[in-house]
Amino acid sequence: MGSKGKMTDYERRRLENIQRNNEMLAALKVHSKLNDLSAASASASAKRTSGEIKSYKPGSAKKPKIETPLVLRRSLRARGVPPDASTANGLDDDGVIDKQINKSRTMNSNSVPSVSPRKQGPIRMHDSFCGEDGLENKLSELVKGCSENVLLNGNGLISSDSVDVIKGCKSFKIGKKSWGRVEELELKPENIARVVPGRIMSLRFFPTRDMQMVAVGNKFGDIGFWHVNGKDEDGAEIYLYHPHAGPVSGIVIDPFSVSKMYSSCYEGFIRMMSMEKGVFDMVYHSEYCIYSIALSPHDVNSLYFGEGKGGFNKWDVRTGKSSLSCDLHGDRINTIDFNTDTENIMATSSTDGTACIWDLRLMKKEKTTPLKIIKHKRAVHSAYFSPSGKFLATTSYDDKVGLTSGANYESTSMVHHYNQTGRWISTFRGIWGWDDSSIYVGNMKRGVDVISVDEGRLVSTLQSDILSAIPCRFDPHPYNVGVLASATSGGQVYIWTQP
DNA sequence: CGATTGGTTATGATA
DNA sequence: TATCATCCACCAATCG
Repeated sequence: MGSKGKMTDYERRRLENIQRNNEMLAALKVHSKLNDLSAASASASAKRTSGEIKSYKPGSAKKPKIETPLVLRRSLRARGVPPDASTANGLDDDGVIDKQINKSRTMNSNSVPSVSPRKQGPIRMHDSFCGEDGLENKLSELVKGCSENVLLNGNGLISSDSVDVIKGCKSFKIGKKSWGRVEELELKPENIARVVPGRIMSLRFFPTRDMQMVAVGNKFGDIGFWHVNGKDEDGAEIYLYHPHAGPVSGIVIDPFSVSKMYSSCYEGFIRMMSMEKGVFDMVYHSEYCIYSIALSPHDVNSLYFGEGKGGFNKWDVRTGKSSLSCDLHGDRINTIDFNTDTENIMATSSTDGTACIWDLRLMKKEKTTPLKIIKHKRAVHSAYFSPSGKFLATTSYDDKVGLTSGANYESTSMVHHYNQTGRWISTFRGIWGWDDSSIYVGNMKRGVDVISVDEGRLVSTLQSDILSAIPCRFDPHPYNVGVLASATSGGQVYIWTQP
C-alpha cells in the first residue's frame, strides 16, 4: 500500500513504540489487576454484599503458560525502516520494557493468555480466554445455541421473519412501532456489570432474540462478553478474552450468523471470532491503525474499514482480497455507517472535521467526490443514519450535534451539545434509538442526553444514582425496543430498560 | 508541512 | 477522603 498521506514512517514507528510499551504495561496491568481481584474476590465472596457491582472474574486455577515472549517485535528492517531509526525514543522505551519483563517474570501470573495477540494467524479462543478453567467453551455453546433469525435471499436482501424487523445489519432497526417515552428508561442494579478492565472503546449487542449478550472491546485489546440475563453463582455471567494487542476500535457481528464476530484494532488487525471453529481468525493485517469497521446491510460478505490517516477499504471476506482501497479523508475515519433504506449509500465521519455521504457505486481508487459533505469546525466523531435512513446525525468536538435531512440531504441544522470528553473518556457519538424520533448522546455529568428530532433540541437527560461514571458509548438492542446499553471508561456496562 | 510540547479531562487504585 | 497515575483525543502554539 502506498504512503499516500496516511502516516509518516516516524509516526508509525513512534506509535509502534508506544503500542509496544502499552501492550507490555497492559499485560502487566491486567496481571496485577487479575491477581488483585482474584484475591479480593476470594475474600469478598465470603462476605459479599448484595449491592456489589458484578464484575468479570479472573480465573484463579489456570496454570500460567507463558512460553512465548509477550512482546513480538516486528523487524524494522523488514519494513524498510533504517536501523538507526529507533534511537532516543526506542531505546528508552525498550529499557523500560525490559525491566518490566523481568519484573513480570517474577510475578505469579495466573490466567494470562498464552499467545501474543500480535501474532499473525488464528488465535484459539481457549488460549486467549482469561476466565476460570472449565468455562472456556461456555460462550461458544451459548452463541451456537442461538437460532438463525433472519432469512437471506440470493441478492443479499432480507426477508424478515417478523413485522417488527426492517432492513438493517449493524442492528436491525425496529420500524415505526410506538413505544414508551424515552424519559422513562430506567437503570436496575442487576443491569450493571464491569465487563472488562479499563476503558471501553466499542460495544455491541448480539443481534439475536434468544438472549441478551453484549460484547465490549477495551483499550488493552480485551473483549468481554456479558450474558445479561444469564445467572451463575455470583449473578453475573461474563467471559473475558484477550485477542488483540491494542485498543479495540470496533466490533461488528454478522446478523445472519451470530457466531461470527469481527473486531478491529489500532494495532492493524481485524479478527473474526468464530464460535464454530473456536478461534479468533485473522481476517486482515495492516501496518496502519484501523480506526473503524462496518458491515454492509446489503452485503455481509464485505467488511468496510477505516485505516490510517483517511484510508478506506472494502474487503471481501470470502476471497480474502481487497475490493476497494482509497483515501476518503484527510484524517482518521471514526465511523462508517450504511443507509439501511437505500442501498449503496454510506456515511463516514472523520477527524478532518467533515462527515461525508458517499455512493458506493461511484467510488473509485482515485479521488472520489462525496454526494454530500457536512462540515463541522472540529473533529467529527460519528455520522449515523436514522433507522429510516431519512436523517444523518453527526457528533463533533465542536460541541454540535448535526442533523441532516432532505431528499438529497441538503439541509443541516446544528444542536448545541457539550462534547469535550478530554483525554480519558471515549469520544461521544450520538446514536439513534429504535425510530427516527430521538438521538442519544453521552453527557459529561453522568447522564444520557436525549435530543428530539422534531423539536431540534435536547429534551431530557437520563440519570440515575447508580450510574457512577460517564456513559460514552451506546448500542440499542436490535430487537428489544427500549433496551439501551451504555459503556464507560471504567469498563462498566449499564443497560437501561423500560419500566 | 512535519514534529514536538503542553494543556485539558475522569477514573480507579492507593494511601 | 484525598491523592496519584493514567498517557492511543484533540487542539493550539512553536520550531525547523
